[in-house]
Amino acid sequence: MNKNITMRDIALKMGVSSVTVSKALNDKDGVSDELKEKIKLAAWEMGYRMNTVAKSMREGLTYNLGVIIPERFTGTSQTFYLRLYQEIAVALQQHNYYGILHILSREDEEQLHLPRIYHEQKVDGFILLGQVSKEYIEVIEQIEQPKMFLDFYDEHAEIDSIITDNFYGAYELTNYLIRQGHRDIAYVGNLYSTSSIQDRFLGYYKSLLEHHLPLRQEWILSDRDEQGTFVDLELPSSLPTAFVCNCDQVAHLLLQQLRAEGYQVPQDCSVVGFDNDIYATLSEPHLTTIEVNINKMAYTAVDSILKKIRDPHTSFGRVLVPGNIIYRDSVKDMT
Amino acid sequence: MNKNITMRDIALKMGVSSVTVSKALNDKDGVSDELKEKIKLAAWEMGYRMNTVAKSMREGLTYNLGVIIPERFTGTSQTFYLRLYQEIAVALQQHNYYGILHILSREDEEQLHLPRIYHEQKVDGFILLGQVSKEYIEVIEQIEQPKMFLDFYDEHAEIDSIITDNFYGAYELTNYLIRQGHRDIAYVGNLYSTSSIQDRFLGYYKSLLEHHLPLRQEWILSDRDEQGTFVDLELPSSLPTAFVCNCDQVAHLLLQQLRAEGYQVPQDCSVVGFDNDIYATLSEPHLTTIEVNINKMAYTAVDSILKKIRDPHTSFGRVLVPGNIIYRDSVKDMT
DNA sequence: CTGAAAGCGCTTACAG
DNA sequence: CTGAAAGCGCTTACAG
Repeated sequence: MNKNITMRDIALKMGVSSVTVSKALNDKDGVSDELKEKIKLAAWEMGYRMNTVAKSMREGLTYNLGVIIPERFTGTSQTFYLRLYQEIAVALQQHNYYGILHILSREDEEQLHLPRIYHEQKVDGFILLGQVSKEYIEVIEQIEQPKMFLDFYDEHAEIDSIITDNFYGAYELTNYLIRQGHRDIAYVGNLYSTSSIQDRFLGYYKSLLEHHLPLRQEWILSDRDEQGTFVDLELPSSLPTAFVCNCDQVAHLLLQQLRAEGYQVPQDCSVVGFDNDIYATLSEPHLTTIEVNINKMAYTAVDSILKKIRDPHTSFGRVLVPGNIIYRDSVKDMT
Repeated sequence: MNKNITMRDIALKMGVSSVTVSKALNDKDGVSDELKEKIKLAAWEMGYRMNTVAKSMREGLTYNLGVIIPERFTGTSQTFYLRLYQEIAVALQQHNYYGILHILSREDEEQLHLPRIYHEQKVDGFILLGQVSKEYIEVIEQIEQPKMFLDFYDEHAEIDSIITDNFYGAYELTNYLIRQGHRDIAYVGNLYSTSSIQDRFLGYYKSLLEHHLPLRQEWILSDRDEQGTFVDLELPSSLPTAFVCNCDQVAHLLLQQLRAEGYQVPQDCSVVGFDNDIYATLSEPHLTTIEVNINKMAYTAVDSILKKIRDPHTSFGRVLVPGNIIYRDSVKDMT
């Protein structure tokens, strides 16, 4: 298994030209089947490995895709984006593409620095995984390569995005609580933090509206600051019978706080989460929540961006990937 | 910001040759400082982006590194390797290198297929993250490019590896239990599953030996089958006062089982874990455990493999990265 | 069915 | 200090 076997080496050995070798190895027309097989066999015997760099240079495609995750979504306990990235990597593999992960540091985001994979033309397109600042979005928009938002969107940016159906998921979940007899339902999440939290809130609100239940300001609890750092929850003086949390992690935090203050879940009040991540089953009781379809999101994102690479004029708009309710033990039936 | 600005375009505009542009942009000698600055400015104004593919082809280096993780270590609850991968990606960024993640499917591992990044010469070297079968290791050994094992080793393979100091960590943790007055200490882990579990066991055993405590077969509890799937633990009829678990996740499982059988931790018996992952603080009580220095492991791995890429004759052997004990609430002081 | 030529965008000797 | 030439390993017209 010598290193640096090229098509030329195979051509020399076989007494043909490297053009013929290229055609044979790529299964193109213009070579007899018999010769093709011979060449393939020789290539295999000689331990030939395609030099993709040369191919890339020739074609002007790197066959790499950049996946950008803001650093702040990659904390020890935040595994969601990494799992999504993993699914993306697997999906890309199947299309002969490769993912290059770029963790966008806080400084680079603040100073509006594009990642080096952009400046070095290492990739054919970008998936931006996780919400960044408006200013950074504007910089991203300037990139003339295919790009796509994943798990968030921005109404001002003309960039395709793929998100989980936050609105409908929270709506369904709140409907479920109401069907279980709940009327006093609070929402936990900072409404000004991310589009996901906002949309989940609006789904919750729609459900209230449809059932003619009032929206009470004191029952909207902020869970984090604008940087995304969790803050202590302030429980309202009069406790609702149920809390719709914007994510499982904060539901888990709420559970601990309720327990600390002497409340039992779901006996004294019910709690639902969102995401169906590790916190959902590590919480006691296990959380009723919305399972996000990570796999579908990843596949959809990869399919879309590859289509855009092939044809830059393709556009998808905002694609919603539905999740589904997982029923567990954190909701009391009040009926 | 036009696309496909090349050095030649800059050269044409500046009335110099592309050789001079290349030298200026790469800060090489042979261009006056004045001209250098002018060229850099022009490049910036024209929105020039280096075509790294061309550079790669010329130099014979891809500036990519393959990180291979066996599929079976990437389950929903297994975030450790993904986090390690993330740290590797960040470390690589700082060296102008990029990581390409390859999830090694079960079928490919079984059928001894090397990843496509190998066959397509997409990378300059490999980090194999997570133990694979002996047979697969043998195939990996055939690769003539720099390669390295991370978080496991194989005594028969002449491949450098970087591992957390499992042996010493478990040894220290067991010593601590003994200092707290424990004498009847069990170990939880399948001794034939991975080198980590085995080495942690041996560290535990060394501590027992040093304190002249007997090793009791019925106090070695298997936690998983050979494929790595967790199995139900069989508690010994006479309960020890402490359990040394090979990882936090199984400690968490054990905690649940003990609670289900009516035992209180740490009042009735103590439990320690290993890894300091998410399970350590989600368990009730929080686990005393060994924190693995993920960051240092990633940096060491990246430094080493890059040195090997520069000089293929470099070799490091087995590098142990020490962890450290995190004291929490799962151990009772019996003294 | 097969191959000579050209070119993708760089960089490294080498010559001036 | 500056540049003409060659070449990295492919593939795409094009000619035979």
